[in-house]
Amino acid sequence: MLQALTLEDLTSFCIRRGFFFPSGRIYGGLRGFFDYGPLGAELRREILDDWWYYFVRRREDVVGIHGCIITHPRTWEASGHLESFFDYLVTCSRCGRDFRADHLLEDAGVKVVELTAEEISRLIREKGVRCPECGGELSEPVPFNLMFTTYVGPKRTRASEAYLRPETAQLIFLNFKDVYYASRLKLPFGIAQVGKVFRNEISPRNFLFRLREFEQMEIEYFVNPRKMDDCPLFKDVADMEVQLLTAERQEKGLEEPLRITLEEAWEEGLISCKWHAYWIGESLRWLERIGISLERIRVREHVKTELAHYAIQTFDIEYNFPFMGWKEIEGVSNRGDYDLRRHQQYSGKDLAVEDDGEKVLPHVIEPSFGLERIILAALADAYTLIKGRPVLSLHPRIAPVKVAVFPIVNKPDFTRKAREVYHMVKEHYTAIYDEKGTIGKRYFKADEIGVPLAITIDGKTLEDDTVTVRFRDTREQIRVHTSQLIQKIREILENWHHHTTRKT
RNA sequence: GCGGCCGUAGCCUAGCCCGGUAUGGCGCCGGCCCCCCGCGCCGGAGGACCCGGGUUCGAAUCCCGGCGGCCGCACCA
Repeated sequence: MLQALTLEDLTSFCIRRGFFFPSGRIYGGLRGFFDYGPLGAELRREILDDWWYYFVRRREDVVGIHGCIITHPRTWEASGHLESFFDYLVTCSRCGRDFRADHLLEDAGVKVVELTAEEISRLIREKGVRCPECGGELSEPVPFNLMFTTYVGPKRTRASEAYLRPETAQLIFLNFKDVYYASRLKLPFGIAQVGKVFRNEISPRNFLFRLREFEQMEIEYFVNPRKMDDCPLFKDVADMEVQLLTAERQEKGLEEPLRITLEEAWEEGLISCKWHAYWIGESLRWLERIGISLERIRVREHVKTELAHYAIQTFDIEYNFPFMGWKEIEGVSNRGDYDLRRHQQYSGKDLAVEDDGEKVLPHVIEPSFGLERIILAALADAYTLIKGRPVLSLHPRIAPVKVAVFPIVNKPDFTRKAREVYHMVKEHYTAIYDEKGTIGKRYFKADEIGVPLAITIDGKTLEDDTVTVRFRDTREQIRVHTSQLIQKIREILENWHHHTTRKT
């Protein structure tokens, strides 16, 4: 492990090798926005594709949708985002700190429910609320909203205001009834979606960790509220041992998670229902599948104060980053029937569905992955030093480049053959070709960007048409005849655990 | 958003605090070596120093503003 790996090192590495670039960099960059470079774009696709395969295509009970980014404004009234996203900020005139006006008023014993700026201003004066840090005087409240506003149509009027979605989930709820009829699925079933979301964060930071534009991969899994513990799939994950940090332990000041199987956790009532436990398990299995070490993953329950307005119970799936400790990369929430109930209320449409002869408004379990955070965790997890040099030990399933092809020397006989092999491989796998510098340097450069296999054309190739195949993590080599090369690569990549030094 | 530190070629870095047109490394380009694991040999191209303004005969170097980065505070539905 590279202990010295800092976020700055990783950021610089990602820019240097073309995973990510600060967006609008030639103009100085835009805070909270990053563009994917060539390697990042490939990495993103691999992760996205595998997620979609694992959670949608492979399953019989989940279908996908792809919703709009600009959404009907009423959506966010119903979801509660306008309310709870629209807050007032007051600034201390002495020390300059910002505070949420509603928090200060609540501390002062005021019951805060949808106040206007004038009311907040009046209450602050009446109650004599001052800066909790230094006692300084507070500014007039300034509204801020975490949603990006835009205007639909030619006029910028209040009526034409719309928002860029701050979460993909709502599009699933809006389409719930249509999907239900069109797909002819019965409860329990899930709707998955991948897409961009936008949050006008006050202070984006930490490279990919807090962005203003990012991508979510989400499932809303709908269950009959009376059958939340009726989960026939539970056996798939029951024996998985997880590191579980409950709200209760946190409230006692304990940082050490329990090591417990999901079945035990459910039996002890630590998880809201069996379906909730199941989706925690499935999530972890997928993270492991793309190569993230479960040793560095824990499942932390939200304590009451951090629970979202819609949630019955939420678990953060956290990764232990070497440079910033435990941070959320995914959330698995029990949203109850909050969203469907609210949309039913605001739209006047009946969103209940049939199950066993009764009409029910389903409850929802929501696994919600932040793509960029998954990528950050995958990169941090894969970044290792092997014999003193950086190697990105990405699982071949997500590695942006699968194969590198080199001529042993930069001579026409070798380069001609090497390019021939390169083009043959490229038909099947993402591949790069390199003839510059020494063979050692080329191996190391390929290792650095996580290429699992390197193929070299040498003197022997010209005699018998065999090439060497070198393994990234062990540096071992085998010889393969070019006629069997593609098949051999497939075999190796599909059984990668035999060829890696990684414990996972 | 506030405070501290910072912003030099694709990347890292010296110089900046004692103002006078910029140091080194990596990478890159060309050539030599049938070179299997990053220090091989020869040659070469890249920067007016984040942007804008000011002070000055003259600024990367001082001052102001903006943008961006890191750390801390706040925020993180």
